[in-house]
Amino acid sequence: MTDQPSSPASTADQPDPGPAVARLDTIVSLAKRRGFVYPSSEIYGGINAVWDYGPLGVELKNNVKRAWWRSMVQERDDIVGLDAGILMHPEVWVTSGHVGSFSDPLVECDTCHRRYRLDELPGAEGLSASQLQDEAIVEKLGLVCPVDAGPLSAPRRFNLMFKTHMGPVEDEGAVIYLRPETAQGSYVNFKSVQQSSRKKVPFGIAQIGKSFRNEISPGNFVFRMREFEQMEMQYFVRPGDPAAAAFEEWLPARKAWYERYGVSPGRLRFREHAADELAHYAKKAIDVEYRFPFGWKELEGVHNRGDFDLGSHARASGENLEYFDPVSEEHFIPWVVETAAGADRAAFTFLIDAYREEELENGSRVVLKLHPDLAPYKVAVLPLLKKRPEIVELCHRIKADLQQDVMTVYDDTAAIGKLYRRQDEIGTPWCVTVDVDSLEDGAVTVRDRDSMSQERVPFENVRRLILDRMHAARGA
RNA sequence: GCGGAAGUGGCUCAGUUGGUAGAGCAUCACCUUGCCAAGGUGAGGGUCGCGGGUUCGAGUCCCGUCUUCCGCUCCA
Repeated sequence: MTDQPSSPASTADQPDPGPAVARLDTIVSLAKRRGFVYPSSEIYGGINAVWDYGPLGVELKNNVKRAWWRSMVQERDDIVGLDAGILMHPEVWVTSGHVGSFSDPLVECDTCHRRYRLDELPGAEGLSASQLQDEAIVEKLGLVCPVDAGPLSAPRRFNLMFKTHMGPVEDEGAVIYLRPETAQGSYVNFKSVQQSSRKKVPFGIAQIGKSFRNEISPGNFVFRMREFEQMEMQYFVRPGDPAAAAFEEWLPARKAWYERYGVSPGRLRFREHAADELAHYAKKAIDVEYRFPFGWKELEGVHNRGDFDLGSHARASGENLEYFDPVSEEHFIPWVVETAAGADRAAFTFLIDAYREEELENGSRVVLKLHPDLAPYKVAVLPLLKKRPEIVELCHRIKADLQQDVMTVYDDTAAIGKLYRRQDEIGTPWCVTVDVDSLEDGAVTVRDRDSMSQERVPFENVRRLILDRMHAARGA
């Protein structure tokens, strides 16, 4: 697919667009072949829009989440973590607006197959809940397709929330939802978190966790799944201008985070939501977009949610969710600036962006230039020849030492060149090779994935060297 | 959900007008080499997405179903 950017974002005035965009099927093949991502339940024919992470994929994704947590929580004093339940009181979703706007009654044009929210069609504004569910409402009001005046179907409810039952009895009263976003957990716990952590506004609550949406059209590999993992941070600030200022600070910070971990700057851009596409909760929304093989798509959203969330929950629950500012001695409901990222999408992005096919002097190689913090394995320990038991034994000693701190792998099932290529293909930044000389001088070869350069190092210094390199790569 | 295309070993594919499955890569073993893959010998692995039908016989035809990809909606 030769997808061109839909705006001139990556022309001369923009930073390096990076190497050629990898094809999606290439990435999917690599992911399956090397154990990053598999289709879920494949032996039964698969299940739509769910993917499983294999041995390398779970390392990559965990590393992505760890890197996010590091920048959000560990390296900051004003953000704390939270892990709320996937199941929440059903009223949460009524208050949040998800029961209403996530279960839109949709009608479809029989001729052009476009779909519309029934209550947004000309002539159908302000319908009651019962009218919206009326099978015959389209005929009664004489509604037609606004584009080509074609006949419209009866309204169908597309509920984007998964339902299940709380308790052993499956009656209607026991219906609860799988959360479609993690953010609500941070809002309903706002007061508890603020009091127990003794944070003062502005402060944030960070959360990583699974969310579930019955998407109408999932697809593009792990880009849009029905079960996915979010990395969301809710920043609570003074209403009005301070919130707007916080929004302007977070936006470039979030883009910079992807760049810090290696994403090509020229493949990142911002896109502001127009007034008519804003979600029901948002005052302002700007996406960080990435140029995927299938076009520019949202990576992460930064939203100014105003006091919609805390205000709504305060009204609906009767709980006072105001914050008392000890400096100004004012009571107010904080506004929320949210950064909402997808862990799967981020891992996918890092994977795509790291993928290279390089031509070498004699041959070529596939290499994942993953940031060392994200790479599944940090080090591979390899014997130049495995016939000498002392060499294999030294390899295992070095590996055991490295394993104390980082993911390390040993491999001796091929010639050294092939062993290097294998590690290149899964993004291992460093290879440690033990040869005959090592038995004499106690030194081993450390080979760098990106430069393919080598240096001799006393084997007892290897761990220190790797940790120093990782520290340097982090830019700390 | 609707329209279009596809679904053969881990990956990429071939399979001729229906006769009962093959290649390359990958994997494993041994040999060779011994610091940057594809050298040699051999091995494992497929009830051809699943279910049903037509037929003496189906990967090859028909129906259903699931999944994937491309267009219409939504968003991390």
